[in-house]
Amino acid sequence: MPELTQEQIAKLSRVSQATVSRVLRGDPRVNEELRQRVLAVIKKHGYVPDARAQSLRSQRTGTLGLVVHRSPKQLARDPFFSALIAAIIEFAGEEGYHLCVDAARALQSRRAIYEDLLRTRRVDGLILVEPQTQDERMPRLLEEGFPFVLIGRYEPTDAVYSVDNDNVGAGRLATEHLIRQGHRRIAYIGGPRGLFVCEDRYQGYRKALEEAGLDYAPELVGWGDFSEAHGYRWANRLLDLPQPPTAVVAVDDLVAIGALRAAKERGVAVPQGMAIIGFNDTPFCQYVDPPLSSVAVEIRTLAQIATRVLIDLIEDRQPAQRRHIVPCRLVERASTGR
Amino acid sequence: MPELTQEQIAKLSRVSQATVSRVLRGDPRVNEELRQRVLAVIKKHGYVPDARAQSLRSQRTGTLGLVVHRSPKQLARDPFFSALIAAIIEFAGEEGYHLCVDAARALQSRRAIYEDLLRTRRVDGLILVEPQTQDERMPRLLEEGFPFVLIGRYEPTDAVYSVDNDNVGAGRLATEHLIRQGHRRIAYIGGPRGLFVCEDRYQGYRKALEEAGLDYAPELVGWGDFSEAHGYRWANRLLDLPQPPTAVVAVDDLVAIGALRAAKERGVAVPQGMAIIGFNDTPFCQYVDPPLSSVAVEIRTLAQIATRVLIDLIEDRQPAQRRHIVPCRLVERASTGR
DNA sequence: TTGTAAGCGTTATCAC
DNA sequence: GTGATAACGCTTACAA
Repeated sequence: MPELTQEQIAKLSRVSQATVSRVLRGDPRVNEELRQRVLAVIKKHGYVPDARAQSLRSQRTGTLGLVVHRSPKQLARDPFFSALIAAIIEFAGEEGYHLCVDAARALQSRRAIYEDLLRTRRVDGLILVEPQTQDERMPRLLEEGFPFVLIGRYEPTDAVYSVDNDNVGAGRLATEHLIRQGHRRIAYIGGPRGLFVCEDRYQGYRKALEEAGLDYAPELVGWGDFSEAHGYRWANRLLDLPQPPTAVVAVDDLVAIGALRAAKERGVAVPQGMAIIGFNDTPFCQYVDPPLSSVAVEIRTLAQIATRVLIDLIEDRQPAQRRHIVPCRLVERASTGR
Repeated sequence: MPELTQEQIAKLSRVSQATVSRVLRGDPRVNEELRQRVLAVIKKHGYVPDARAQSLRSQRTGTLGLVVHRSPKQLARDPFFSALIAAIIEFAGEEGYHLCVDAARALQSRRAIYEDLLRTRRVDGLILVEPQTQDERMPRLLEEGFPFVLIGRYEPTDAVYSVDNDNVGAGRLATEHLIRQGHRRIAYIGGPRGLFVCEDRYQGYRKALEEAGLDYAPELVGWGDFSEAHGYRWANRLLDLPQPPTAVVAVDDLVAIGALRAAKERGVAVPQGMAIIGFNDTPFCQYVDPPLSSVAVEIRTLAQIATRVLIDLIEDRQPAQRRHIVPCRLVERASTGR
């Protein structure tokens, strides 16, 4: 390996090592002739500065950390994850930053990861994804003044810099769409009770009903998890009602797909017998039959804002606001068509 | 921020800074009393060593680099990608390594990324995914003796350390499965001609036919890309033949899904009228109707081997072999059921 | 056993 | 303008 240092380049160029550094950093007060000489040698030998030495000296690593709060197994099948990483790499790259990714595997290792990345100065700042509501890292990170941004929500919302989807708006968007299509009896199949996403989308659902002057029917609302099986079970339950809903808002595409399967199995046509809409616009939506309408989350925008805010924080520019909300977008497909 | 250094810990413990370092590195020849004193201070102040300084000194960053040869947009929707990253994080983490991910966005930036990660010493080694057949980075990396591992193939195969799926075996597995089900006229819808994956799976298809004593029918083989549309078009073409195939091997799940759609649209029942099998066992397979049989690629195993070989290389242990082949696994679902 | 000191490869502050 | 020189925080001979 070519263990080249500025020292060696300096010798070969017959200047001091300091001059080599100046040339590299683009210092204007360097004689043009020397500069050319140095640049030639650098090019000839393919010298590249050592990032470790640079970061030790400059106190900047040029690397962002992304910590995802899930087990590798959960990550493996999550389309959200790859989209997020891809977008962060893209935006961070534009600003000259690299990305270091870690997963908070087990609960006990969470602390370790945070230490390993931030306090060891391996990264300049952190993007945390979907932290727990009561995450013990928050107070510490805040206290130590480390640059970090949340994707998700943390209470109180103005305590930290965060970016989040407009989940209330998303729930409303889905429900209003169904109402516009003429539905009057609309069910909501939620995920785990207490989770922000689920509760917020539920709030949006309630609001849309209310604003349209529709009655809220508690028997049309179910909670559970994010699985296809959960959607399947609940859809069956809803279809067993004396007065079943004509449309379903499912908190997640997978849940919606479960509902879709239940309807098809029972010979209920979608959307004629029952319309179904999901959330996240995962790639699945296009390939199920009928294609599934969904409220898309703008992952790229989420990533873009998170990255920008974090880099602003790192580079001591005061970001404009602490909390950013990214609106969602309705993707109409056949499952809610007329 | 607590700008603690070993120097400060040393002062507080009333020992030399070198002793603090020894305690941290677990040097046995340190007086037990001193060790305890130092450890107490470290704990009390929550000192964590600076990784930048460590790596400058030790010439090790404790970070692996992953370079994926695709644009962020392609990555975003690719389920292979998140599974790969998740698995690498997991295995690298077990060995105390972090992961830095980069995408070779544009062609011209490939060189830059390689420089940015390896030659700047930001990472200790590189995992390259699906490099081009004639990737100009290979010779340079080899020449400079940097530790790196390929996921994919590069000719000659023993020039570099690499891990790959058994694509020939995969093609054979899919075809043999269909033959066992009684099919005699089996089509192959491939991707881009010349791509290793496609050619290899095609070889496996040919071999399986041959070994079963079945005739090879050129009109049953189509090439194109990895899109659903390509599968759709080719399936229609196949079904238009005077003697259409009774089964299709599609080089990718998405292509298979396209074929599935074509069959359904034409009222050809799957699998009764035409059986279909794809590759990669993407999450889609479970959610299309009927669920799609697929040959699963063992991404976790791929990642595990790549990570282990790379770390062996970095830590100067000679890996056992240069080329690793990971077998694929048949996942039977209804689309090839009887 | 412990401390002193010499780097690791940069950047940045001095004098010249 | 340019060249010494002092950090940056750590590891590791070498001394004591």
